[in-house]
Amino acid sequence: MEKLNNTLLYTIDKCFRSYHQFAQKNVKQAGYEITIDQWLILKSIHENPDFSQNDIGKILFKDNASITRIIQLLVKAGYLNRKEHPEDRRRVQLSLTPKGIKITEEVHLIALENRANALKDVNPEHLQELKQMLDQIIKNCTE
Amino acid sequence: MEKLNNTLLYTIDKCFRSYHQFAQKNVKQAGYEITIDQWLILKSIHENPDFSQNDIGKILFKDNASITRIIQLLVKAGYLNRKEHPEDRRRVQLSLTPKGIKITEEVHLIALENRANALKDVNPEHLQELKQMLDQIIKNCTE
DNA sequence: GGTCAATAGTTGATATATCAACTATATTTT
DNA sequence: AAAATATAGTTGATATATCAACTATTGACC
Repeated sequence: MEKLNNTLLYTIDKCFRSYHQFAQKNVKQAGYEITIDQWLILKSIHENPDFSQNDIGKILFKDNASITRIIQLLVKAGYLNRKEHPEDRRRVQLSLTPKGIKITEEVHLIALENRANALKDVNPEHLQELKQMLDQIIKNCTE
Repeated sequence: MEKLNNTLLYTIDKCFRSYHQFAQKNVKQAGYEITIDQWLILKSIHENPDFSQNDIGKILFKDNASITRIIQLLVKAGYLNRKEHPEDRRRVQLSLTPKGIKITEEVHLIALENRANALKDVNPEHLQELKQMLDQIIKNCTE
């Protein structure tokens, strides 16, 4: 049987895990009490103030149930406001609190450092190719 | 603020999720009652019969606590045997049952198909580069 | 206008991830 | 050999992932 470490899923999996752990550790060490997943949700709302939970789920590739629960924690932590959407009562309208904006932007700086460190000695010309290949794989897996 | 979809973690995250969901769906549709994570553990033991739980955790980049719990399910499902290690009573000795060997090998075939489909239209010459970049990122994040 | 289907989100059950605290055993040190 | 340290694994608490069943609301169709 073919060896584990030859399979692509294995390498992507490991890369994702190591990067995620690395990023989370650095956020924590900088003194922030937030998970990467929570931050990604805040960031997506910050960039797209009209987003529904559904929209967030789509761009982050998360299940709606996960979004619901993470958002509950973000509201509880004082980073996010939830209210009924004025035009569609099925939806909720999300907005960052000042505290939420602050942590989103501050953690973003750490995220930039993380990326720079993670990409050390990676040929920047190849980076675009890397992204294209990953996007092609995403496309193949979701069509 | 820089857009979400420019960040590398985001693309790797999304690629991992889409591939994982795609792979899991295909395993399920083929009629197998096993998760990808469980299969990866079976596969690592199949390839390395002397592995400790610790060893498995290291190559799969999983926490020992996760390994313990997944292995509990694998034993319960009849795929795996656990007994005390003859030379070190702290360790457990793991071995696949015939049923475990069967599913490991059968799901492997699906995994090969999954990979082929995921890599459709990805230049095979670039594939080696992709793996090298991912390995470099792993290295940067774990040193 | 009433019925049916689609959409937005929630909740329950179970699997996995993470960290910290813990037990048991083995190894090292002195 | 006793004490200190290291290693292997477990358990509790909490966060996230996944799927299915569910409620509420909106939109489409007739």
